[in-house]
Amino acid sequence: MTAVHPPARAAGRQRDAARTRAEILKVATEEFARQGYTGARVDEIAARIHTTKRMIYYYFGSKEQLFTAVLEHAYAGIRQQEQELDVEHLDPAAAIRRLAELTFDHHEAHPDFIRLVSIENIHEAEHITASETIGRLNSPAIEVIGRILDEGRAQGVFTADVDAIDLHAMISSFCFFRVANRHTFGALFARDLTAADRREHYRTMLGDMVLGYLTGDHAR
Amino acid sequence: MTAVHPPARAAGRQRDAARTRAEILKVATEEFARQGYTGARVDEIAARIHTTKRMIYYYFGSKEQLFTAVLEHAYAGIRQQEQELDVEHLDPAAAIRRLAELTFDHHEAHPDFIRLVSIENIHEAEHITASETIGRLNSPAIEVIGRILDEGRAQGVFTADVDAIDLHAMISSFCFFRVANRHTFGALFARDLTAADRREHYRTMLGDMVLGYLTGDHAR
DNA sequence: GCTGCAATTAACTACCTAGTGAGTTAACCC
DNA sequence: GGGTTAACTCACTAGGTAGTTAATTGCAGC
Repeated sequence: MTAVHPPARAAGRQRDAARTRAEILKVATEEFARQGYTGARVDEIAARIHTTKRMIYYYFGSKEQLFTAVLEHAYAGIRQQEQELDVEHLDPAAAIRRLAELTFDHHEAHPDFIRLVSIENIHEAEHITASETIGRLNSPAIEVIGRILDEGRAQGVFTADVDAIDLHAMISSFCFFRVANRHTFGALFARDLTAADRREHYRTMLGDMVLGYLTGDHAR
Repeated sequence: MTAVHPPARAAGRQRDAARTRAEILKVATEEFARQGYTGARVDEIAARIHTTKRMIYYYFGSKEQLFTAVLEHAYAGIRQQEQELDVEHLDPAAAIRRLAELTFDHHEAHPDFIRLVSIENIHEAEHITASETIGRLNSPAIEVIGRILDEGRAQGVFTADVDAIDLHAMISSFCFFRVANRHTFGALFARDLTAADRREHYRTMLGDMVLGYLTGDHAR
């Protein structure tokens, strides 16, 4: 019990640039996701990790640059997950269903990411447009979808005339809406789109919808 | 040119409670939609219609109550449009397609409504949950969809096992995403989901998707 | 053990922002 | 034409808010 022991949370945190930066980014992600860009408070982010506001400006420069860094980090996460896609050994229909389910699972597991994207759209994507790292790499998922579509059409099982980007939009819209709009939808229609006991229902519904579209009779 | 004429914009606006209230609501809708709840400024709303901030508090009580009033007004608009639905004279497939297209058209025509709903979801629907007028009436669209689904199943053309609320979610998700997420989607995939020359493409895609799902082979 | 610098702290500024107190004026009624 | 009151104006407050200035401290390399 001597003064030699570094107290658990002594006056002054230990110096660790990487950790401080990472903590700021993590808490900023939560704050921006919960409160929106304008609603998030730089002071509050600093307080939550027991550092000072000055450190945020030291590492990120401004509130706006911090938000951009948060977005870049969030998008890097989904890109990495997409890179691990391994569905092309399946037949086209099963591959598309599996791929749609991966988007479904990702969106469900990352509600903060969904919120950040919603917020960024309110701001008309000005931050990711300005970002150098986000726009550069295209989504690996698009390439995969494109190859599956080609294969499905070659086999004659897919009849719809879509490209990979539009099909990706279709899949995303269902997965995104279910998470992003669950609050207003629940309030208006008394149905919880993210209830655990309805999860499989919606996951199946998504696959049926996409395959129903791809294999449907388009002369209706 | 005598003093008898009321000057167009004299010192002091002419007294008209209904007009002042309506103007506040209209401009508040725009400001909240563009800037978000926290980002919108009460002073700015007042300045844009040449009244004072004090009047906003006189008529609406607080910033939060003003936002709630804005949401109530916006939802009243879509409810009214839904009440004019007249698709039940069509055969079930055509009726569903038409109904989906009406949602498509409404969302496209009212981007501010979409933004407000996105913002309200960031705030976890706290305002519409507290509102007495919004939750009360259920959407007329749900009733209509329910009847069309029954008829389609009776005729044997619809094979999917969905209820009206889930089908409404499916339709809304596509229409909502296309408008709400157009900025980030455009930035990431270089595709403008709301480009005028692709409008018909997406409108058709929506109908094909919903009917593909409803009439599809669900044993895949 | 000393030095140079990255990392951290604390105190501060200038402006913004929701909300209010209290008085003023135009319209309407009789 | 005088009284009543809803509609409106103006000046103000108290606390927040992003961003800054400048001093200090711990650590790595010597």
